[in-house]
Amino acid sequence: MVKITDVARHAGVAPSTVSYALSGKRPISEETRRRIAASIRELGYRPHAGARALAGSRSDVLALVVPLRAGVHVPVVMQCAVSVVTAARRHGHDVLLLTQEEGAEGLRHVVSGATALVDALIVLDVQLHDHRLPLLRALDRPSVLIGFPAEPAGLTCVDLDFEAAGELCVERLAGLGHRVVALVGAPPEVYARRTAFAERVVRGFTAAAGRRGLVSAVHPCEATSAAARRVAERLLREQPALTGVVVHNEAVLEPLIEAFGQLGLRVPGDLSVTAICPAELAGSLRVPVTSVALPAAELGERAVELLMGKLAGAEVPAATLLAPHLTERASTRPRTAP
Amino acid sequence: MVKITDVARHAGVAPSTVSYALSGKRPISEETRRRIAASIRELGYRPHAGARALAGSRSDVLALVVPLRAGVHVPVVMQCAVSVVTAARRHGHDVLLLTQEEGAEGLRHVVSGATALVDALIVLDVQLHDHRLPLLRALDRPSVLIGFPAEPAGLTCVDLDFEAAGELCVERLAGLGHRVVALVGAPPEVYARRTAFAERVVRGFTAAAGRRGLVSAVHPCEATSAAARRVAERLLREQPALTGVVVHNEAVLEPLIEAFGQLGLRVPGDLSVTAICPAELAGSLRVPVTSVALPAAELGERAVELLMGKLAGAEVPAATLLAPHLTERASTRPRTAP
DNA sequence: GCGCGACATCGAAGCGCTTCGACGGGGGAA
DNA sequence: TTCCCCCGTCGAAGCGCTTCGATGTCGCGC
Repeated sequence: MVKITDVARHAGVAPSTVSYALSGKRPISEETRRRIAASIRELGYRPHAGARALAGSRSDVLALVVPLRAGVHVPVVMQCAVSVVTAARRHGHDVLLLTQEEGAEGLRHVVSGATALVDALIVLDVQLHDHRLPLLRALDRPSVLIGFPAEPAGLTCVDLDFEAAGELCVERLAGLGHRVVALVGAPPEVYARRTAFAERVVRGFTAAAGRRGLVSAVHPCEATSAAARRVAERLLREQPALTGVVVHNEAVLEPLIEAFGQLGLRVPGDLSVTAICPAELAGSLRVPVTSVALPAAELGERAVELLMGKLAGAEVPAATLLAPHLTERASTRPRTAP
Repeated sequence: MVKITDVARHAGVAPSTVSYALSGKRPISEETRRRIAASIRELGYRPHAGARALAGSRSDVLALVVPLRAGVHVPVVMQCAVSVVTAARRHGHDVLLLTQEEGAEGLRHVVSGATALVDALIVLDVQLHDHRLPLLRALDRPSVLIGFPAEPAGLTCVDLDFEAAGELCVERLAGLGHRVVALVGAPPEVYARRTAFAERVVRGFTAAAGRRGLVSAVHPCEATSAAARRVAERLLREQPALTGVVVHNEAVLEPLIEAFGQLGLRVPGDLSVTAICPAELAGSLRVPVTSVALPAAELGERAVELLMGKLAGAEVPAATLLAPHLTERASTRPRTAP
């Protein structure tokens, strides 16, 4: 294994000079820097991560905590994870994956456990009252949450503004003249454990519907087509005047529209549908769906940027709420006269 | 930060004794071991991963290389990744996530780059002629592939026996009397880049069909319901006598069955369907599908076990092919008389 | 009763890197 | 010309852990 002393010898400088040339923490003459760079390339030198962590008390590794609970839509999480890895790599960081089936124990492990294994952490799928929050707050390492808990004080969070997204969907439908609307939401267990983003959508949906004087209802829905069908039937039965639907559940978006079709309701002819979901999903359906984009990749990137800011000692905004953007597609249409 | 010397002092022993008590590499008296354990707990000591890696030349971190190419079914990959993390953790290892959008560069990075950052690696989604193989072979670190390349010599691989799985599906249909069958496979790009498991299914399917003297056809299919519909229509047109379908494409399994339904073909009444996919998927559809289980979680676990074996210096089998198991569900039925 | 081996433990030497204080030499100010 | 300062570089001291050889202490056999 080629080490820093080898490089130093080869370049005719001291090891410390190589180190400074690499880190840029002290000025090094252009000439020397070039010689060192050449030696590094020639010898194929790669710093030893462990040694670096030991001496410098930073590992350039960050932890990504992915709970993978039931009911979460895997591709969204994955997309987010991938963008975190990519962004982290751009900043010279690697990513340690924690799935935290083991509860807070896993967190504790990486944090105090394999301490210094990670410099910082990114936490996905935050609950309103997440039991990991106290740990995170007590930590000496910076962290960024993707998602907002009920009490975000002292934490750095980033997320789509789901409440505004919910409102936006309703506003759009209301603007088109729809008077009776429904929200088809996440699976019941997601609400049961009080997942922040799910509740926020409901709140936004309800608030906007109230403000606009619409008749509205909320239906959780499991992530199966059978459940979608059941919800569709129920909707029809309980709200015969229904003309607007907001879907916040990637897995059932398509089955739901299919189910409506089979029940004789055409989209957008009889029913206008808006969704909160990844743009690719909305755009790829047979009836492209008017949707508020769920910017999974951007969230991951933002989280990394914030984290890098914190690691660099900068002040970063405690809350980053991405404004929702609604893209008009083929699933919405003005309400035809009653 | 509490370090090993603190523990040693607190327990009244030498640091080396603590180290040996922890690693078990030298005998330590029961009494001392207990005292040390107590001190560790009391002080909340956690070994510093970097220091350990530096001194011991092992980091207890393994890399998980997840390419995330277009056309792969994300939940399956994710399930596999999660089981790798869980299993690794059971063995005291952490997992570094590489998405390798950056090509072989990422691999090189972790391997020689942040050297010693990982002890070993697990590689997902192997192509028949994977450009990472030479790197992997040249590596001084053990690795396990999930999937088989064309030339697996010198590598350790584990996978479902997809060829046998393809055969099994056909055999089942043939056994039920079906004479005209089709395979609805992965998206075209998956074949284009010569993904091992996809080709193997085709080979098994074709071989078994030939052996049984069936009329057969293979149709790649993109992962959208629109594509599923198109394939269904095409199937009907080109093979009007079709009564058996094998689906090897998680994303279109359900849409395909729906499409058949809309074309007037009932499953299993008119068409028997078998699939190669995760058991949960097959079981959760409206018509539960007879399927060969894709044991994503087991694959991840096996890979970790093999890797741990190699790290421990044991001889492990170079090739582990999991035998396919077909579970009978509601989507198959004997062919009704012609 | 003495010696020897086995067992349990200690001490010290690194692992490869970063960082701090020191140092030499060249340029600007006086 | 002299002094000072600063730029660029060096040397050495660790970071926390593992590991190797050494040491002390029993208990046993002859």
